[in-house]
This record gives sequence, C-alpha cells and structure tokens, in this order.
Amino acid sequence: MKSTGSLDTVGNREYGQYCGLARAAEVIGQRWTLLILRDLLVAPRRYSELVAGLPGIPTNLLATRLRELEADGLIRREARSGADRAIVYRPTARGSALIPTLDALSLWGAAELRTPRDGEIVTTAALVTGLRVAARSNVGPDPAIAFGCTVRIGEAVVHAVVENGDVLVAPGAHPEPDLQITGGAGFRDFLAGVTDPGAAAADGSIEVQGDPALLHQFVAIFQVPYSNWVPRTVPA
Amino acid sequence: MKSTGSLDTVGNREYGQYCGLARAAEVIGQRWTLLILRDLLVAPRRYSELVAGLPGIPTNLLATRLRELEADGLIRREARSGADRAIVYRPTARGSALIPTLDALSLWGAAELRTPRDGEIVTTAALVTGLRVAARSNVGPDPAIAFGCTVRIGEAVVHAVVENGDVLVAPGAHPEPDLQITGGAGFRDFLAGVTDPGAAAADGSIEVQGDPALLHQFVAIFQVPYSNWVPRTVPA
DNA sequence: CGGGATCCCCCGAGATACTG
DNA sequence: CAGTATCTCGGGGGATCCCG
Repeated sequence: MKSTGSLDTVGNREYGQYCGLARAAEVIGQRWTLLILRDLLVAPRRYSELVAGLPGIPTNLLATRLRELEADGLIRREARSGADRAIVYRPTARGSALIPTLDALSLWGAAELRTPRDGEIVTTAALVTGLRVAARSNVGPDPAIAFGCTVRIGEAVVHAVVENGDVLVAPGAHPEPDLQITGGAGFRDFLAGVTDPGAAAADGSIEVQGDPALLHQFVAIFQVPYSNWVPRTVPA
Repeated sequence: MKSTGSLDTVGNREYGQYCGLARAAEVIGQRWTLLILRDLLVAPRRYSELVAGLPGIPTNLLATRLRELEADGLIRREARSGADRAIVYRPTARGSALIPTLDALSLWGAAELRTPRDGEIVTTAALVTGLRVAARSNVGPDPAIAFGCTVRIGEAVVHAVVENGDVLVAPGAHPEPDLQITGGAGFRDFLAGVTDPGAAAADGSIEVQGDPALLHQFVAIFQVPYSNWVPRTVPA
C-alpha cells in the first residue's frame, strides 16, 4: 500500500537553490496553498469551512496541504475538547508573518482584475482580503471620518468599520450600517474609479442604501486602480 | 469524451475566484516562474543565460514560461538587430511592479533558510536579490558610511556599494573593494548574527580581506535574522 | 552555437466514492 | 464531520533532437 505520503521525497517541490525566494516558492508556491492561507488568515477555520470557501479544491489535496502547512510550522491543528469536538486550523506566528507578503501579492493581482471570467465567484475571504489590502494601500482615512458599512457581492457578505483613521474589515454584515452596498461585476469598475459613485448608483451597477454622500468616502478609502495592462492580442 | 470534463471546471491554472491573490497565484505561481522573474529583475537576460542561472530547469519549460510571461505582459522579448543578434528578455513596467512583492517573498523565505540542503547552490541572482532585500529590510545605513565590497559565495560573485545612506547591489566583483568577503555555508550564520563577525573571520567560516572594522557595518546593513522556527520532528 | 521543439515517463492534481 | 482511497489525466522533469 502506498505510504500516506507524509515523507514523500520532495524532489519535485524543491529548486536546489539556497535562496529566500526559492524557499518561499517551495513552501507557499504549491497549488491552492495561498488561498488556504488567505482563508485561515481571515479567521481560523475548520476543514468543512475551508472546503466551502474554496470551491473546486479536491478534498485529498486540502488534507495534504494542511498537513504540509502544519509540518512547515505555518498553521496549527487545534483539536477542541468538550462538547464541540471540532478541529480548527489556526495560523502560527510564523504563518501570520506572511500577511505583508500576501498583501503585496493581493495588491499586485488586484490591479490585474478586470471583468470576471465565466464562472468566477467572489468568496467572503476574498472580499475581506481585497478590501483590507486596498485600504492599506491608500493613505489612511481622515480621523474625523467614522462609519460602518456592509458590502455584498454575490454570496459574499462583509462589513467594514472606519474610525480614528483606521479601517477594519471582517466577514458578515454590520449590525447597524450607515451604508450598504450591493453589487455584481460592476463593483470593480466602481472601486477603480472608472464609474463615478453617483453614476454607478444611478445606472444600477451597484445598489446603495444609506447615506449616498458616504459613497465618495468609501471609494477614496478602498480604491484599487487598474494596472495599465495591455491586451495581448493586438488587432492586426 | 471526458464525461465530467465539460462541466467547465476551472482550467488547470485557474482557481475560479475573482480575487487579487488568486490572480497573482495564477500568473506567478507556476513552477519556476518566480525564479525566472528574479533573474530578469536583476538584469535583462538571454535564454542561455537564464538556463545557466537556473540549474535543473527543463528547456521546454523555460520556453513555455517565457511565452506565458510575455503574454501576461510581464516581460518583453527584444530581438536586437546588428552584429549581436541576440534575443533579450526584459521586464516591462508591469513586471517591475512585482519587485516589492518578490522582496516580501524573499524576506519571508530568507528567514526560513538554515543549513543548505545537500546540493543547494547559491546563484549570482539569488545573492544579489538576497543582499538587496536584506538591506532594504533594515534601517538605512548612516549617510556618513561609504564603502564598496565584493562578496563571493560559491560560484556567485556580487558587489555592493554603500554611500549616502543608500545601498546598491549588483552582479560581479567590485573594481576597488574596501572589503572582500568569501564564504561558504557559514555565511548565513554570519549574516544572522549567530557568529560574531570577528569570530567568523577568525574561525574560517568566512574569509575577509580589507578593513576588518567594516565587517560590523556590513552585518548591521545586511543582517537577516533567522525566524524562530521550530523543527517539525520533535524528539520523543 | 543560440534558441528552442519533441519525446517519454512519472508525479502531482482533479474527481469522486467511501469510511471511521 | 473530517478526512482516505482510488482512478485518471495533464503538467513537469529529463534527455535528445532540430533549425536558422
């Protein structure tokens, strides 16, 4: 019988170079690993929650990745005792040290995003991460500004709290939002500043409830411009 | 034919999520891609130079990756005319925008590095990147400090110039170095501060020519501490 | 000789059924 | 619920070959 793969000679994973970048690629460069870490860094998760948040991941691969991440010291497997005998995966300090790195990757990749491809969805973890990274990449908001808002894109529901010049983004709806934005594919153009906030609300590409004046504040805080990327297929 | 296949399940490279991090993983998460970009960001390179700097890369894979990177707008293929009809691969602005991201990856990964594994080598591009990233991660050097140095680790030869509070690292030897450091595996402990500079020079783990007093400056500028990573195999 | 393309083999990833 | 077991398939490793 095949060994459980715990000690598979990793030849295929390594690069043979003594280099920080190569090592990083070996540890977090495997397929699905970055998205698993993204979800766990939003909040500790159980196996079934990870499966739900990562549509399409093969369950055996998720199990393998979780084992690898634990062996590499990036996450910890916590078996809770008591009535709720759930197993929870939680980032270690070393895993949390990846946050600036994942933020840099997210920010660069977010500038590549344009119209969603067929079948592409927005998960809650993706939206939390995207908004948080966008806010960090811009200058902090005016400390005088304070509001709470809920954003819904497809199935994803997240909320953000802006106060004291700081921004907090987390899963779920805000209990008493000053602003609610519900959007689809047009939300990206709205965030990029392509669509004027007022126009976006008017033409239905986003739906707004609450104080419309806050929309401009929202864009200023969470804006992510498109990269000036050029389409590859140049017309002849 | 493939009965289930036409469910349009995500192409092998894609994740089916509208997410910056997912996009970044799709574009630069393929095997060898990060190291190719690392080399090209040190200096534009020709195909054969890339092959030489990436030991073990299959040539067909390199050709494929270069095509993908060009299609994704990260690099440009420049066919030089004239006597030297070489083809040179050069990062675009969009590719160069990855520098902060690769730096973050390098820095995180460098903290993971311990004793080189069997067969692991140090390439020139790896050393240039490693020293540059390390210097950026520390507070800038005192503007009053100025020196040039050459560092040799295995086959890799690079030089650094420190002046005006800034640090420049590039391939090749310095023409008139104030300091020369030649090292092997012990160089990493030296950089981490595990070995005192004086002791390292004394016990032969590194070899120094030039002003020994500059060694302390060198360490202060290029130090990369180990992460407090815990070995996975805990003794019973 | 630089810059690839072609071939074969195998491992890792996808899909799904199954189990403690 | 939290994973294994098992199959298939495509991408990557490795060597060789080819073309201008």
